[in-house]
Amino acid sequence: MSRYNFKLIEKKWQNHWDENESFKCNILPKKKKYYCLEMFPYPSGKIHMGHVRNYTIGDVLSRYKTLQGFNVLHPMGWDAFGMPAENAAKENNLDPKDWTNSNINMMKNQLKSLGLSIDWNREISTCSEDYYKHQQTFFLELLEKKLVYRKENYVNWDPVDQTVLANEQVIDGRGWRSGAVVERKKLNQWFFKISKFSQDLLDGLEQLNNWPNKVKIMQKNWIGKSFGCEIDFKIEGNLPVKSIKCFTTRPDTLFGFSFLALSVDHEISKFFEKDEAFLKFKEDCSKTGTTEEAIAVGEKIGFKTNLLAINPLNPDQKVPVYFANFVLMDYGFGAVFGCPAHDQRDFDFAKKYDLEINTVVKPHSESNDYKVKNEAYAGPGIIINSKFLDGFEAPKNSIEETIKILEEKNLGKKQINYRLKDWGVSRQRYWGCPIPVAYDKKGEVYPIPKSMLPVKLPENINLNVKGNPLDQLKEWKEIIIDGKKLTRETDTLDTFVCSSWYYVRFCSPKEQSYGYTKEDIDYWMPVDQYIGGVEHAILHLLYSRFFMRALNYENKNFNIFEPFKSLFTQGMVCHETYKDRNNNWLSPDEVEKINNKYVKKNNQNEIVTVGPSESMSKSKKNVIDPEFIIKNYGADAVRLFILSDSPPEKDVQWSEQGMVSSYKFIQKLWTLHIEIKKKLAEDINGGSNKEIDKFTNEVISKITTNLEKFNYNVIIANMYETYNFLIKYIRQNANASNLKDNYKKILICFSPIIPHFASECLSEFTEIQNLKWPEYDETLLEKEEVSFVIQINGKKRAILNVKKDIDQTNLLEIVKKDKVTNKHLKEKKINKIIFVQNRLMNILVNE
RNA sequence: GGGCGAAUGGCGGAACUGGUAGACGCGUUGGACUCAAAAUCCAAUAGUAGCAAUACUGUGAGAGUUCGAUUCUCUCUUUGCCCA
Repeated sequence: MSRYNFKLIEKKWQNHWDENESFKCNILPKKKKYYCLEMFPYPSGKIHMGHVRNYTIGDVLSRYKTLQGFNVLHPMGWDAFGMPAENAAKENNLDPKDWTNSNINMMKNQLKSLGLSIDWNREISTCSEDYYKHQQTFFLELLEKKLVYRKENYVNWDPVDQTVLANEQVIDGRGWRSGAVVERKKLNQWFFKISKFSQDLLDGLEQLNNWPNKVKIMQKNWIGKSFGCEIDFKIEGNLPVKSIKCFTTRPDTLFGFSFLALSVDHEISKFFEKDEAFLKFKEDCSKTGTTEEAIAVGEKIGFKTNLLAINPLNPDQKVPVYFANFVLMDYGFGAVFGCPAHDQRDFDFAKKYDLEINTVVKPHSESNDYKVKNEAYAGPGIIINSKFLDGFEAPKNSIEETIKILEEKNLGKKQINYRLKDWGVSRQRYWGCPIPVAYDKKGEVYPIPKSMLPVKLPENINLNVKGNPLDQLKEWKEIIIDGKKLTRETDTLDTFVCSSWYYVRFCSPKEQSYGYTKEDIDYWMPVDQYIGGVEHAILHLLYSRFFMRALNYENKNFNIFEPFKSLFTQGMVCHETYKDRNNNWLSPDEVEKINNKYVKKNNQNEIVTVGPSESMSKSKKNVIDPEFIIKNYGADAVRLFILSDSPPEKDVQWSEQGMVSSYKFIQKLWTLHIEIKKKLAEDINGGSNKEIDKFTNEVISKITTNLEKFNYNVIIANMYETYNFLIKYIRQNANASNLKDNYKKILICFSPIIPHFASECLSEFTEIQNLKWPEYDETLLEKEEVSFVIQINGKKRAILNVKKDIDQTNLLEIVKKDKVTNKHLKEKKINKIIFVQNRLMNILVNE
């Protein structure tokens, strides 16, 4: 019997799809569209198993929707700007463009070898002029709409590499590449005004019913809306400062006030510019780092001024004013009032500087003389020691009540604060989209006229310089606009900008005059199903939601504000980790299992330590190369395996055994296929047989429901069940009537998962264009006989196969005659019977 | 520290709106084929007792609601992710 030659057959069908442009799509106004999108990859060189999983999930969905009659848009592109290209180019003395494009080529071929149903006519790459010129237009439009602005901001500065570092590139206060101590530096940078949409982005979440709840919660927390109060503190002291404005979410604890803390960047710091002690303190502060975590964990330090702040609710109370390292300028007003008893940070600070700790909230279980001791109490309770606020429920009523009092006395006002900050998009890098502006000598901003776009990224330049290479290109920097000599902006845009609108570009990938056309957007948008990793839950998804709003701002081009109607976040692909005796990581192909022990392949005496299964990563060497696997087992087998072992939203363990068994399953299906063909050829005058109709109907129903619910792992189980049934069915001398039609339906059901195999088999019976997803008959799902569960006192005693829709009296007769159940009923009084039709009968008897 | 999840055989995992727990796969065991092995095929496989029919126990732990709980409620334990 011939074996299934996946190499030939998969290539055959991939060529077929290519040549026929089977997945090319166009606007068909009469047909319902379906836009299926997976997060596009960064072209790092080779695809990894995470891509295989992500794109297989999307492909299954796309193929299913196509069979259901939708006009499916399933595109692919490249998130092609970014640091790795620049670094790789530096190391190997290459052009980032060449490096990127050759990676794209390689990865495109790998993706094709997976048999993905992608419309490659729509391929885009964010590093191509064709793409980024539209992005520059958008930038200028946002500038006009005042959604882009420039301001000075602190950054992590690597003095050796002469570059800005992202927070995650600062490790223990040092640059990740250079190892130099990172400095805080003030730089002029461009910002997108995402904060303008804080409320809107928050409200929009409500409509996203098909997004995972956890992603919505993460975004909600990230936006971080808080109600609070803006309070003016009167100031006394030796400086011309009359008052300081503070934001607080807990005005109700004002009577616990014991100090006022300012950011070292607060405007009042200008009075201390010549104070050496202050400058020293400021420098110490810059070492703590600016992340919220660093601040929470780090030691709280302060610099005492001679100022006193007056408690607005208790004017007799005057407390010291400090500069403190845990107060940031970009939150509130760079000033917080300290209430040590009910905030751990303030508590730590007060302990250190021996400040008063006044308890003003007591837990419900405590008495009125409760005092905070070893740590701050931030929980709910009752206000105490606060004169007219005493007795209020904290924080439920007390906050509102305090704000009311402050507002009446004109001492403060209610305010809503958001944690979401504006999005800094300037990067001091070469390999990114140039920001289309220039400056005169005074630093005045001049947008590059749209007629002069795109601002092209210069090619063939020396990257091995310190700082931003663009900054050193004198000729490139010089530009004349309207006769004025200007200097170009040399920063490029954060690559997150590129990925914030690519889903729009896929709708009009070839449009030259603008980033999209209204017609395309109106038809294709929004994305019906977006699929990707949960690691993008916040930034990418929030930026995309912002971008859609920004494009639409002021001129309502289209009516879509939420780009992704449904979101699915898939889990990661994991593998065990291995270490040799010297604690070095080993890759799976350096390890072998002998007699239940893991040993090194080239030295079987050396035992290998097996670590926990973790997400595949190069640094831990626990990666499996998809290319190798596809070559060995075929794309269908890989697709089958990557979906089979776990629900797609959860992590999946890579298992060689599992992979092999998927491969074997394809071979088994091929054997079955040959036997079915034989049966069809032999059996010419079969009678009728409803068994296979019923079975097929059930399979279609199961697979359809499981597809709809993303239970792809269960579909694989359904496929095994189907195989088990069919192989038995045809071997048990069943006749061939109805076999062909049912088998065809089953193959169509299998085709989203294993498209090459299914196409090959189907093509022997039918035209493979315009196949339809089979429908199932609900009424056929019902059985004539049902398995009735008989419980006695809640305990299962028997399963009786009885006629459907049997009533309680008749069933009880049968139960009484049944050997097992009768034993349990004998000589006992029946008190009650619970009867669930066609399912279960529970007989309650006296013991 | 806060938020959100998760916990089911040796393993990955099924189980509709509360109604047969363990589908399906892996692994393991036994058997067939073979000189032998691989491949393939057949059978068994939650635990305990029993030749068996069957009985008892069992979905992280403990309680609760219910005729009935993997599913709902509460407390706890462990663990993952996100924010800090």
